Amino acid sequence: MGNDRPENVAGTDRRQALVLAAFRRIAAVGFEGLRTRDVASDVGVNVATLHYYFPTKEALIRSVVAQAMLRFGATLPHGGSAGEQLRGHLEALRQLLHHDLELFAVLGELTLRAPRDTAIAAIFRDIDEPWYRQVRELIQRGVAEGSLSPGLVADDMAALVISAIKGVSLPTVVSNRSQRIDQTFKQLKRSLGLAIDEETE
Amino acid sequence: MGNDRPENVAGTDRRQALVLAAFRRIAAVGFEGLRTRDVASDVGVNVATLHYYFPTKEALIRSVVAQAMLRFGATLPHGGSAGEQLRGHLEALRQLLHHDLELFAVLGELTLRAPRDTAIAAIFRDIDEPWYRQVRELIQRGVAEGSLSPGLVADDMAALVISAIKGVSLPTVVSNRSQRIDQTFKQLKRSLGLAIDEETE
Amino acid sequence: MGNDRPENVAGTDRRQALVLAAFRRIAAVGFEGLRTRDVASDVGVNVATLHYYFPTKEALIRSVVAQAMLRFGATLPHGGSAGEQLRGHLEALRQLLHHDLELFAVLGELTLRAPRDTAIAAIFRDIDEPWYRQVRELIQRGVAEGSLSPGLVADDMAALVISAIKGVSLPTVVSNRSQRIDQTFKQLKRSLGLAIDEETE
Amino acid sequence: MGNDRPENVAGTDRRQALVLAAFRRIAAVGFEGLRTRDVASDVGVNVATLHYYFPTKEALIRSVVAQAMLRFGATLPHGGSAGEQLRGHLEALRQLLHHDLELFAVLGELTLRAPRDTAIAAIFRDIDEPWYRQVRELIQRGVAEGSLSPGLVADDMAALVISAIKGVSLPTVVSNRSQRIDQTFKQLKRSLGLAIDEETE
DNA sequence: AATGAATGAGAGTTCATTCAT
DNA sequence: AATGAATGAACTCTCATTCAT
Repeated sequence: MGNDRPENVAGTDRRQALVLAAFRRIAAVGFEGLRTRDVASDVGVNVATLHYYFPTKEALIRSVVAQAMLRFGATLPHGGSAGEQLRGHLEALRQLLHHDLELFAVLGELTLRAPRDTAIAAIFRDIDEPWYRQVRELIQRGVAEGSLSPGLVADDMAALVISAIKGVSLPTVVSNRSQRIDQTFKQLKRSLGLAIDEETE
Repeated sequence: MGNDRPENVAGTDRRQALVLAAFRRIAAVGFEGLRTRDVASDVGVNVATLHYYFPTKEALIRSVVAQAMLRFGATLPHGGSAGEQLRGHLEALRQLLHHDLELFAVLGELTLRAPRDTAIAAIFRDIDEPWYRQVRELIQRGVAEGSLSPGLVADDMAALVISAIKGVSLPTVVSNRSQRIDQTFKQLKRSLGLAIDEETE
Repeated sequence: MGNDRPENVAGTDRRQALVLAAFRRIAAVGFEGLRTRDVASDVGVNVATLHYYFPTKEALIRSVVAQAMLRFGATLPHGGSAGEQLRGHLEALRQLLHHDLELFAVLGELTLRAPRDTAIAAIFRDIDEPWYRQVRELIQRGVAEGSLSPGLVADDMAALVISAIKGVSLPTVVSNRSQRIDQTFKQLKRSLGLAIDEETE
Repeated sequence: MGNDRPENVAGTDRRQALVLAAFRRIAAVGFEGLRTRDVASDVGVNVATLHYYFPTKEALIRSVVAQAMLRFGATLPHGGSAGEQLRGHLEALRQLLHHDLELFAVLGELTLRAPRDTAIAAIFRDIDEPWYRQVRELIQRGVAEGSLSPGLVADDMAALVISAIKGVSLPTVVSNRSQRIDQTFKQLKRSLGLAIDEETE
């Protein structure tokens, strides 16, 4: 038919669309409520087509995981002084928490699934420990540089920072979620000795 | 007939056994993997027997929720000076985190389910906000009493405390979970100005 | 306990109560919706108690059948001239149709069940054929006696009478069921040559 | 691809086959005994396939109802003088009663179900009243035209005709069902003043 | 590349029936 | 005579997956 419709040109597009749809479904209804048929119909294709791109549901999920990790990894600090890096990292996360609710819903689902899914566990292992180490090192350097409060115990502080970030990222039923996020980050910065600027969403 | 327990004790026991089995299954495999047949066979009864006690799977889950909330509620502070209460609360949670892994696995599942289950959401609403207020008030009083660091911003610090606790309570794949818990609590106490004793599990 | 409550004195009462409850349930929800638990709870006893009186559900149903046939059999003609007997029979049925809706609901259910339930089929065989013969004979005698229209073909007329009675006895969704019953009987009498009096319910 | 039937014909066939199988099952074992697995296996497919075509058992039943009504509706009179129409209608029904036992078994089941199934009740309401009115009008016109007995009370006679037809259409355990059908129709025609020809099945 | 049709395995739930007490 | 507790068998319905086209 002289078909040159863009969505058919690249199978990659369709693949990507399916991953995105699955991502959104998981954010909305969790793994518990994830149905391949729904994902397919969100994209406007048949379930069989979904299985053409992803042999199994698990394969689809793995792609979703990869995507989530990619989005999350972008907030990791790089460049600048230790204090600046830490501030940048926290700020990036705070922004993400305000604007990408779906990402954290998915990350939450993945976190709970990790203990029973070795593939996800492996990914988390690759994220969690480096994240902790990086934060700890930034704190150490920041203290040494004088850009953070003197006397901070880097090990403990890093653990607190990461715990707190994980904690605020959980879905919550209280109405003032945004406020709690800002409070938590404000206090984290205060505890670290970082200047607290007027924060905006 | 020398039995001095009334006949409904058996029924109560079985009910309780089913709730406990469901609790453990949820902790192990999440809501996603919860099967009534498994719960029943864990207790050594037929599925139909489960339905004799709980008309629906949801009814069983509700009982599990109630149980989880009961266990968690027991850690809420009461009695003593503000500083002591806060320390007691944190210590109770720390102990629980070390010893009742299952409870937090279930609470995690419930947290993720809350946005799509109004019944669970209602329960969380009744827990979350009071918890925050209580912690905030304890901090305010503790600062006024002089048992906590002067200059703490109670609102923000309360938000941080709660976020951090939620964060450490999430299941984790890293091997040094115990250590992270202790680090987080140590730092929390330090930030609050509470004395840090030698902590043991 | 010096128990002398009448309902416990005679198991017959309880049996009877169960049969009646089953009867009503069948009238209301058909065999399709008949549940032993409902019948038992209508009478205020445990299902196990029902099974004490009736070993199986089928046994209970058979008792219901017997009861229904008893009620129906009471309308069969006896005594008087042929014309009077026929009129009496029709009038008894007409009255019953107006006042004992439940009976005909149950008879309808039984009629449909008969082809696949030999026990019920046997009972119907014992009712149907004699009924037909009796009506036919009454018509023959009535014509001979001059109390019915001359020239009636007794075989055919008997078949019509019985068909018509069965037909009106079926449950109907039209609002004017009562009217249809009276019309049918009026026409039946007219066709038979019986006087039509002012009929009342 | 040389296939000149569009691809959905297969689907339509299977749908139709399922409806027919359900129709037969209901005729044989009633709603009480209707099992989706049986219907599916009658057609030689998996139960899941049945659910592919009919989301629920009720949806399947509704299709059966529609089919039954279609078959029945085909007997309604149309064309010719009043007397001829009436005779044609009666004759069509008589033939159907002799040859389509299943249809009347299903109609019987539906009749009993109507009081507790609003969807079926609605359909019957649309059939019953028009049927009565049409028969009554034919009788009126027939009397006026002189093709029926003078002096017939159209209201009552119509009620009798319909009752009698419903009555003979019920399943019966007597061996001489065919005979009773013919007798009933013969007498109906006689009462109406229609000529009685030699009737054959 | 895409689909309609089909399926096996299993899910939650129901129900007549049994049994110890 | 009566019951609470328990069960096996069966039911409708769901879902990831397959396959011919």
